[in-house]
Amino acid sequence: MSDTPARLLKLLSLLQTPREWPGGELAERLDVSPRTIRRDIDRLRDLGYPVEASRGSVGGYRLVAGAAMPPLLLDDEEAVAIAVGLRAGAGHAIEGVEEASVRALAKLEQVLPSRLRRRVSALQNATVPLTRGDGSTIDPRTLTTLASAATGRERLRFAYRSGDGTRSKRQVEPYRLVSTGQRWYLVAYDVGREDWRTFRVDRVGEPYATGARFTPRPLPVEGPGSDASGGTGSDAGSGDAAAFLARSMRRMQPELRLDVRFDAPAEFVTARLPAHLGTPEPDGEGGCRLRASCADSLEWVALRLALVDCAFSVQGPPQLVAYLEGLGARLTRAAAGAGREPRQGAGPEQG
Amino acid sequence: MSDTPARLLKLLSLLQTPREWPGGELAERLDVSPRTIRRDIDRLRDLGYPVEASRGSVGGYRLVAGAAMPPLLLDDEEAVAIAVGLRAGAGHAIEGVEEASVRALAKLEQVLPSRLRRRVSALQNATVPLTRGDGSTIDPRTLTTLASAATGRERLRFAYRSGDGTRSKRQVEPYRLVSTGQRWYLVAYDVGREDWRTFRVDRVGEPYATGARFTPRPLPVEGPGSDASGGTGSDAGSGDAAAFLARSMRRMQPELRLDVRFDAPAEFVTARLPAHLGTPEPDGEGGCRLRASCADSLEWVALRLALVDCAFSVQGPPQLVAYLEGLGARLTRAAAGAGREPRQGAGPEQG
DNA sequence: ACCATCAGGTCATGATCTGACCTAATGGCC
DNA sequence: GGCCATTAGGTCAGATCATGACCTGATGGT
Repeated sequence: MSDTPARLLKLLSLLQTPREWPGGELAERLDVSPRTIRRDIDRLRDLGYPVEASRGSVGGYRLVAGAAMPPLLLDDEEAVAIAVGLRAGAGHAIEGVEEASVRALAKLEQVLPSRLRRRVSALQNATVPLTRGDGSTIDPRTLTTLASAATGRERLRFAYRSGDGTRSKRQVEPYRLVSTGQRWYLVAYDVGREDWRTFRVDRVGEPYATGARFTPRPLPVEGPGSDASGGTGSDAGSGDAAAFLARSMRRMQPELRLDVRFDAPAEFVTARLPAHLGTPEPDGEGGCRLRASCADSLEWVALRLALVDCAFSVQGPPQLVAYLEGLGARLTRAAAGAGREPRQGAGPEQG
Repeated sequence: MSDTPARLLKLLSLLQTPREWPGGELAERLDVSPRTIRRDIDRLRDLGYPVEASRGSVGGYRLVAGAAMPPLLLDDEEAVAIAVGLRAGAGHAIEGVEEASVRALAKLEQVLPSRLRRRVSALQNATVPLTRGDGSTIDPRTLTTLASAATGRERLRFAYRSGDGTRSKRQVEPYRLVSTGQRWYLVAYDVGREDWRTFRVDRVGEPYATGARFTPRPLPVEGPGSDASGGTGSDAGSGDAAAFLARSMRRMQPELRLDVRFDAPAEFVTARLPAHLGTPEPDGEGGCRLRASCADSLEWVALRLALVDCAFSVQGPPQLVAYLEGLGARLTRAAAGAGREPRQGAGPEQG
C-alpha cells in the first residue's frame, strides 16, 4: 500500500480528476512529504505524462494531454458507463472504429469486476436496441470472445448456423474481426475444413476459446500459394482481412441491392448516409441516385434513408419497398387517429 | 525508462492484452530477469490486481477480473474508439449512466493527445447524428467542459440563450449535470443573479472555466434557508440535483404532452420504450395508452414510437401528429416510386 | 509588499530492488 | 510413465534508490 509504484498509480488517479491539486494536498492524501510529491511529479513527467503546474497562490498540478495515453483510472460508474456505451455501439458501431471499439471492449471486460459486470448486463437489458426484428442482433459477449481469441491467438470452438440453415460445429484459428456497416464477420482458418472461411458473427453460437494457442498463418493474398512476404510483425493485417472478406463477399449473394433516388443534391445525401452504403451519383437537377449492395437489415436501411431528411423514392429491392410501405402506412394511421378515439384499420385522412 | 514504477505500468499494459504471457517472454520484453518478473507479478497482486497464472508447458500470466478496476492502458485506436463512442452516446445516452458517461468522457478528453483528438472530431463529424433538425444537438465539448468545471469546482462563464430568445452572459458555480432522457441540464449557482438556476445545456454557448476555484454551497433542499445539514462530503448530491431539477421543471412548461395509444399489451410497449417517457396504462383489450410529458425532440420521439413495432395512434400533441403525417407520407411516396422513374409530387398509389 | 505555490539542490540514512543461485510443484505432451 | 516448460518462492550480496529535512529561487495572485 505504501510503496512507490502504488503511490505513483494513486497519484496518477488523483491527477486524472479534472481539477487542480496543490502539492500540499497531494502530500496529505498520499501520506508523504511535499518534497516526495515533487519528486513523484518529476517521475511522471519523465515517464511521458505531462503534468502541468500553475504557480502562484491558487496554483496546483493537473494532468494534461501529452504525446501518449496515460493509463486511465476509472471509478466504478465510469467503467460501467464505458462498457455500456461500447456494447450499445457494438451493434451499429461508428464507422471507422468498429474493430478498435470491440478491442477496447474486450480489454475492459477482461478486467471488469464481476459486480460491475452485473450492472452492465442489467443496464444492457434495459436498453432498447435500435435495430431489431430480423433476429440478427449481435451479442456483445460473443463479439468480445471472438476478439479476445483473435488477439490472444487462441483456438475457438463454436456452433455455426449457415445461410441455408444447416448447423455445424467449427474449430477455427481466428484471424480477425471485420465489420461492414452493421454486420460483423470473423475471418478465420477453419481447422476442420482445412481452409480459410468467413463467418457471420450473428450466426455464431456459444463460442469458447479452447485455450490452445496457435501461430497465425498468413492469410492468402490472392490465389493460394502466393507470397505473403514477411509482414512487419505488428498488425498490418486488418486491411488484408477486409480485402479477403470483400473477395469472399463478392461470391456470395448480397442481401439487399439498393436503388434509391433522392430529391436532394448528392453531397447533401452523402453527408447524411453511412459511408459503406456507397455514394450517390447526381441524377437530374438537384437530385441523385444511389445504387449499392449491402448486407444490412431492412429496418436499419429504412431508418437511415428516412433520416436523410429529404424526399426520396425506392426502386428496389422489393422487400425494402414493402417495408417502407408498411411503415409509412403505420405512421400515417398513427397520425390520423388524432382527435378521436383510435380504431384499428381506420384509413388515412387529411385535414 | 528503466525504473521500477515504469516497468510495472508496462507490465500492466502487456497483461491487459487478452492473451497469456509466459514469464520468460515478459522478462525479455521488459529487459529484466525472470525472477524480477515474478516479483513484479507478486507486487501487482499485492496491489489488488489479480494476475492469474496457469502452470504447465503452455502456461502463462493473464490479468483477470478482480475487486477493483485496474488502470486501463489503451492504445491509440482504442482510446479514439472509446471517445467516439462516448461522444455519440452523449446525445441520446443510455439511461442510468449518463452522468458517469460524461465524467468518463471528460476524464479521457483531458488526457487525450491532440493528434487523437483530431481523429475523434473528424470521425465525429463524419457520423450522422441520430437526432437532428430542432437545432438542439448537444456539443460534447460543451458537455465535458461543464462536467470538468463541476467536478473541479471551477467557476464558469458562458453565454446563455433562454427559452424566449433573450441572450445573457452568466457566471456560475456549477453544481452538477443532470440528464433527463435526451436533454442535459446544468444545476448551478448563478453568481450574478445570486440564486440557484438550471440551464439547458444546448442553450449554453462558449463556456469556459475561469480558473477561479470555489467551495461548493449546499443546494437548497426545499424552501430557501432550510438546513442542508452537513453532507458526508463525498458526492451524495447527484440525487439532490435531480430532485432540484425536477422541482424547477415542474414550474416550467413541458414541451411535449404525449398521448399515444398502442395496439399492443402494456408490457410489450414498456420494454421497447425508454423509461423516462413513462409507462403506459392498459387500455382496452390488448392495448395500452401512454400519457406523459417530455422535453425531447419531435424526431426522436417519433423514432422511438415507430421502433415500438406495433400499430399505434397519436392523440397529441399536434406537432407530433403533423410530423408523423409528413414522415408517413414521405415513406409512402418513397415506396410508391418503385418500378418506374421517380417523379416529384407523384401521389401515393398502391398495388 | 506579502504570501502561497512550484522548482530544484544537497545530504545522510535506511529501505528496496535486482540478479544469481537454488528447490519444489504443476500440467501438458510424447 | 517420463520429459519438459512453466509457475512459485527462498536466500544472499551488492548496488541502487527513495525519503525526509533542510535550503534557496522564481512566479503569480491578492
